[in-house]
Amino acid sequence: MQLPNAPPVNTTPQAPGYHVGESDESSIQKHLSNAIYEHRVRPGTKLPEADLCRIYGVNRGVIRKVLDRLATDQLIELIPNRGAFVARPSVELTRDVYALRRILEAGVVRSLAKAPLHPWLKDVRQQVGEEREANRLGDTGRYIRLAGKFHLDLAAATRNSALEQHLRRVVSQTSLMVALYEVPGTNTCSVYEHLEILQAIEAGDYNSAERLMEEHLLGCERQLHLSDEEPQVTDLAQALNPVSPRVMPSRPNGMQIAYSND
Amino acid sequence: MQLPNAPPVNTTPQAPGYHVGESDESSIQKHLSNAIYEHRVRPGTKLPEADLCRIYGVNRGVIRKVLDRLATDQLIELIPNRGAFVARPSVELTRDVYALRRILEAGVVRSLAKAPLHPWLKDVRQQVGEEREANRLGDTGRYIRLAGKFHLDLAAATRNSALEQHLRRVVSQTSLMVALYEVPGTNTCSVYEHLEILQAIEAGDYNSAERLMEEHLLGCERQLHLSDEEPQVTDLAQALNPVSPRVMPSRPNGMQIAYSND
DNA sequence: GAGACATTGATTGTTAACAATATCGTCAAG
DNA sequence: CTTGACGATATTGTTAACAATCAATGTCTC
Repeated sequence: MQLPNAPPVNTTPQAPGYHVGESDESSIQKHLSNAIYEHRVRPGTKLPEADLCRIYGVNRGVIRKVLDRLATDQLIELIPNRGAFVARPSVELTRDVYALRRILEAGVVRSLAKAPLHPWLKDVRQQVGEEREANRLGDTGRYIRLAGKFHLDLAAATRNSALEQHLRRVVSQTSLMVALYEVPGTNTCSVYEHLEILQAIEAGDYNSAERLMEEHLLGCERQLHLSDEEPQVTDLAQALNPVSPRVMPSRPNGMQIAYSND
Repeated sequence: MQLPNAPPVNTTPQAPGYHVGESDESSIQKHLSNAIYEHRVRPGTKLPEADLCRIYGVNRGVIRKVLDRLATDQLIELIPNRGAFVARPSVELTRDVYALRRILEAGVVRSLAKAPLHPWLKDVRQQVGEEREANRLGDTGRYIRLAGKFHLDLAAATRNSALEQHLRRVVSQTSLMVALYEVPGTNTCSVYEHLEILQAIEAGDYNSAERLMEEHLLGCERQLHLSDEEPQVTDLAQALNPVSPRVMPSRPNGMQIAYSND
């Protein structure tokens, strides 16, 4: 570890301190998973067992189990004798997962066509409003959370727990891919498109809703920089490179990355 | 454990002995997963850690990790301080998973419409032949394996690893559901329907293929006994019940079940 | 000064002992 | 004869110590 006093992961929103309350293995998993989901830990970041033990106040066995589960979800990569790193999914996998997500979410819309439909609509509509608000205010974490929640709420509305569960995994994975491949200026998930989809559903026009959903997800994928080259860009490499005057929104303290710290 | 000399699980096809070769955690997971998939261990069967340790010649840590992974796939249920049991998915979950599977496999067919298509067709066609043969000979294990492999081969042909991986989990789960809810006389996956689907794909008629696939899966689900009542039937309960003269094909040595051994 | 090599420290992987809990059998009371 | 409590045994859950591996530093030679 390079900075002995500061923990290399700042998974807790504001406090850099240790000992997050409520620490059984499933809550730790959610917490870590959310940290990756909301881009608070970047792809490639190492997650040392000892640090996680201190942060969550548990022993290594618990952390080990959590890391193993996150690895099966492909949110982290477990390299033997080296440790756990936030995953850096390949361009190919990214395309595959987006294609899978289109399949699943088109299925969600079709399922909604058969479902009773009404009671959840109001809440979703309100959340789309909050989402737009968070986007306007530049509250990135909240925006990412709400944007994803829109898709998961639709899945939940199908009342198909298996569908919901699989989509949850896929959505988490795509969020990681956004963190890795987004070009910084753009907004990943247009709030307006969410509104369009919702309106089509409310109007009972599920064919349009399905088409809008697929186009929406295609649009999200197209906003990424998936041009086969340079999947290896790291924080430090960019920081040391005087070229590429990209806007770098909200990178509080540069986290160490797995490779190229020389 | 009820029978001290015989291990309560016979996951090895013929030998009741211990120490299956090649025992790292992923191969153990596959082996156990296959045993469930091929209905060699029935829903509700307890899987004691100590027995698995003896069978695979590893220590409890390894087995524990494998069991945890199987539990996240919902192939087994992990009850605190009680142990691991082959899962007994509810009727509701069964319906959900079949619905999810229709969504995924319809997506597979649509993906194939965009793919290059040719080289794998021959192998699949041959396997459908083997499948029919296994079915004719009554080789249940082989038949189940090949019937599932048809669906997974189509998924593999899409070259979308994420889609393939998610479908693999869903197919495993449905096989467990078949074990739990099948009415013994019927054949779960009609070989003829597989042939029809394949022919439609070969003809380039993907719309028909998609429809045939959905109908095929609907048919599979309809063959199950999902009538809300009596999801709790156990081997012993049936054995002690003088009513219900169902044909019970191939139950070599009655495995102990989780509940009701009194 | 550059590169190869060995040593040191830190981190991950494995194992076994210990603790907690549930199950089963026994026995006594109703 | 049934019901409930108690104790013994077996099984799961947890922890800490030990082993193995890797990264980093320093030294030596060319």
